[in-house]
Amino acid sequence: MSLQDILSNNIIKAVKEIFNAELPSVEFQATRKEFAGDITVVVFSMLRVVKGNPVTIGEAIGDYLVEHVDEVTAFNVVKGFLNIEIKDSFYLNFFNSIKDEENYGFEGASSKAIMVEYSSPNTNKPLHLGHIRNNLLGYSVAEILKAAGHPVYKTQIINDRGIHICKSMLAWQRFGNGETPKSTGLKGDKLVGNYYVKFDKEYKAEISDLVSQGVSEEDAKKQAPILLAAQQMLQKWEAGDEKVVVLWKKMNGWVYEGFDVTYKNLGVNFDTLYYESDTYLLGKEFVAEGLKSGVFFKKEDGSVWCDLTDEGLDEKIVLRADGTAVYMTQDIGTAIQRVKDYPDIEGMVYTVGNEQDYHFKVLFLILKKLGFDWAKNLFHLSYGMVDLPSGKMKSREGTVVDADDLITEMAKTAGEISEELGKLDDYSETEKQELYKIIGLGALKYYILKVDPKKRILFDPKESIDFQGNTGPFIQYTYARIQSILRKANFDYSQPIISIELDEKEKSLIKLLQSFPEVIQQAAQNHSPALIANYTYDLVKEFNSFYQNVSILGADNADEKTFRVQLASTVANTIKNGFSLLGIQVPERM
RNA sequence: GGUCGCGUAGCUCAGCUGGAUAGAGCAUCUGCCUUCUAAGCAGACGGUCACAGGUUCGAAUCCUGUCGCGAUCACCA
Repeated sequence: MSLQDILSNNIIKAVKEIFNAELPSVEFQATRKEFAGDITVVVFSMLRVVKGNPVTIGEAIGDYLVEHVDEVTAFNVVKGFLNIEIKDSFYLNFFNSIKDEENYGFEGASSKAIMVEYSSPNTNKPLHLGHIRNNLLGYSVAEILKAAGHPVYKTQIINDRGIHICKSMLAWQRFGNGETPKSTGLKGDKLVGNYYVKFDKEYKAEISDLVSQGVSEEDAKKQAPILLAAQQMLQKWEAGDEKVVVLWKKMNGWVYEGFDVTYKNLGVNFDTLYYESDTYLLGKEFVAEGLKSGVFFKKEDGSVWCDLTDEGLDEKIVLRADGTAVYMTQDIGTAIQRVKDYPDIEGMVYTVGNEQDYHFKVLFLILKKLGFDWAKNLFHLSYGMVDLPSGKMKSREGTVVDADDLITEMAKTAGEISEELGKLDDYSETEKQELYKIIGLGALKYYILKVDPKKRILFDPKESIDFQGNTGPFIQYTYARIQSILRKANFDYSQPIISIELDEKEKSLIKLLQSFPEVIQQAAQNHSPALIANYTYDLVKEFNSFYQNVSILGADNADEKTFRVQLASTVANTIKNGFSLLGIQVPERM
């Protein structure tokens, strides 16, 4: 039974015995630093049930607790707050029970399985900063769900078909000389992306040509020959034209090779992949079924719709008049297919930008209407755009922040700072490069994950990401320092220490460690890596303050020394575990 | 215009289901490296929590309205 439960039970008993009143629940909060005590009971909230002066009530309860609860040593009442002091031994016992646990706070797989979708790029251009946010969020939420006890499948849907890739293909045919990633030395996704830009340039030129010939801009956009050619190519692809399909496979293959490099550098991965070219026809049969069961209805022109006006939304098309699938059809089919492929999943998380909030609201509703019971466990992990000072990122205008470039840049900056500090002179060049990458990525990942996903991020490439203060490197640095202490503490510190007096800092460190499992559960429930990031930061702040004020290896007596080393080691392990949930590595030295 | 989201220190952000004097970092200023890594620590400065009402013992937090910013409202994906 947790401490809170014990206290809660006793307080309810106390209120019953003293005031003859039924208390439904007890409200706790951590005691503020300026007051004595470890845990605080809010007496105000009892006033509904118990009549009287909150201070008097608090004191009566406090007396009762000191008398009846072994862990409670003292109390004080300030206004309507009952601050309770807990025995040191309670915290020490707890600490001893977790200090050697490698993965304290992580649940074994015990809960229902969840599929997490993220990344899901188009295959016509390289990944950019927006994808980085998506990837980091998706990966991290998947790890958090795992830690909270869910088996997790990470997946993505690769948008490998459509007009966008045809544009790149067409431009490659027309303006290229058979270039390949090998012949140019370019990453495959970069090469294909370049042709997408070339296409757009040509397209724009044709439009202005047409406009100068007197065609309206709107018409010109539809009539530009190069666009028509691309559309024709798409039709050929859909008809299975061999030449087009071969080219399509080749160029997509280049893109995948390029993406793989980026994913590897970012440190994200997938358990299973879905390709739009395989799934885009899925969903039609379910539309037919929904039509039979009355979930959908057909309009005169033959198009099929779902009426969502009862839910306060409008009507949504699920099948075109010509019988072809729309985006929604495909997503319905893919969701159902996934549950078929992985029958143990009972929920899915879609990591997609907030411009698609409406789409997912509708998708989830439709799946519910179709009667799938897993539909109630679908979650749209919606996140805000990453904006630049110049506004939105636009790949056609070259204002994107390229993912690979950014990763390299971060490592470079980490290297510069590190060289200046000069603590790693004995490291080899490869070791250094490896470390700079860990630090640079740590800075980038933490910078993005520490903010609430819902909020948009303004990213200024000129003001590069910080390495000081509330940052990834700061936390990594604390970890590295603790490792340094552990290297020097070459004595046996495994035996539990039971009888020492805890000072304030030590106690609050233990309290923070105690709350880690709860933080993980909360982060999983809210799908929020930010909670983990902020927790880790709090822990590190607290440790640094402790570290600066006491000597760990130079403690007065052997027990105190052993305990401090144990505490430092446990803090380091928790940092490591917390950061692993964010996909951030932690260095032994820096 | 309808719908959804956001608005907290000069800047970037925390603030859980309402609770004590609203917290960090950056920037500015002051101290601290002959003792375990100064990417650090201690402190100063900085706020009408967009605005106006409401709910109550108590509101940054919940409700309503207003303003500002963004997204979305395609037989595109």
